[in-house]
Amino acid sequence: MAEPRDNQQPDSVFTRPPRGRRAQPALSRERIVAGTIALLDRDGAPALTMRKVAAELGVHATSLYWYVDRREDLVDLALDAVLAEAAAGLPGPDEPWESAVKTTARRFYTALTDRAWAAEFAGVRPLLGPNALALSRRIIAALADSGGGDEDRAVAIRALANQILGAATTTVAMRAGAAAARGGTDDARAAAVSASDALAVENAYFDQVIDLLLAGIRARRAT
Amino acid sequence: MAEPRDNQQPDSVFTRPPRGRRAQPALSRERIVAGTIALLDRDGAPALTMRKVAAELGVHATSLYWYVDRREDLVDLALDAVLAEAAAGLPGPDEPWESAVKTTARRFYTALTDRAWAAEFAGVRPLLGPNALALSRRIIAALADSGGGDEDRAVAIRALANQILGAATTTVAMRAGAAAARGGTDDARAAAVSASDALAVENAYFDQVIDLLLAGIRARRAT
DNA sequence: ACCTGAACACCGTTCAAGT
DNA sequence: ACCTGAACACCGTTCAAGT
Repeated sequence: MAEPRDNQQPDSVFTRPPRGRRAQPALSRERIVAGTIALLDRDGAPALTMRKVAAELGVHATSLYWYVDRREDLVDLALDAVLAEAAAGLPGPDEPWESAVKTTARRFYTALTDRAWAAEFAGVRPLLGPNALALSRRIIAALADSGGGDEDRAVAIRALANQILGAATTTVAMRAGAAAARGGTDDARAAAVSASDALAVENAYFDQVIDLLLAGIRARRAT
Repeated sequence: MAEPRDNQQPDSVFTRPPRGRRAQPALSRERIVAGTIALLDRDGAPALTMRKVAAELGVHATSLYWYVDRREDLVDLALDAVLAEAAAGLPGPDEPWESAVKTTARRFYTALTDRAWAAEFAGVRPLLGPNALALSRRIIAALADSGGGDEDRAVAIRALANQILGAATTTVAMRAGAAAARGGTDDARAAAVSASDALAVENAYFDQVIDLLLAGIRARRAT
């Protein structure tokens, strides 16, 4: 845990701010988001407090308010940052619509379940950041090629969004429940094996659930 | 806001505790749950603090710990209490499986969205109370009649659970967003009309989304 | 412009003490 | 058995002040 730094550099042209303005702000939104994610990865969702994020950055809690308005902003920024990878490698526009839906949904779900805190916060904060929007839009674009009327597509979009969010939320809840039930009573090797098995099972379930929705969409289109 | 009561009744046989034991405990789990729900209905999810629940009941915050272990227990108890109505009037065993799924899912969803705090907490606490289990089991029982293999049914169960939770969560989030966007700029009559319209639209969407899943289940069974 | 420091009005939870 | 009261170790956020 870093102490608020005490600025004891020797006085010289190089350290002195180059006019009225400070040379480099100690903080920035990016640094704050990075610190927030580091804290969340290490200590989990309940550890997200203004004071702890500030400590992570060697700064006072009140300094954060220069860059964000409230604690919730940190949550929203961290969540969207974590969705950046998922939004980076989206299927191209020539991808058939069904596989585009599948891989985009899976990427979204994986980003949320990779870090437990992401799924926990996603259930509590609406996902409105640019990366969340990019993911949503890719799914919407794919459904545009799915046939059916506007109404059908609007329903399908909601169904997929609900499914992704619901699946991510219940997956991390079940993991937490399983971990609590296990207690401390298992050796590391067995735990690692069963964890990777469990992950494969979870992912298979997610894919099948999405397939079920796609089957429904196809069936609807046929009638 | 009730003050902790100051016990100034006249001394008599009727007021005096009838031996070592107290006549009637001032508190009980039921009273605590009722107070919690009253508070949540009035002031919303962020108002749920041990101190405020205690004030609601005219008691000190620390007294609650005789009946519950932690704040989360209040959340779990309040959530399950709110699901009691929904679990009370479930479709009978002779109901055709598709309509049993539809009405049970709808009851579950409605219970969660009727009070915003219920959906908010449902996204954050696993629903493991007796009433939540009764609702889940009714859906599971219905799916037993849906045909298909065990694996298909397990997938369908997850899909429905994810859908209910996801739909409830996003519905209340959208309502909150819409309310924030409106600000204070609308008269009460117009607001009431548009709120009831919006509710009808929401419910129609939910029903259609469930229908989409059911179409998927049917299609799967056919192949 | 950017950060500190003090302060306000809260939190959940523990534990010893009363009755 | 059941409730109080004091206490501990926190919270988010505001605002004036420093540089």
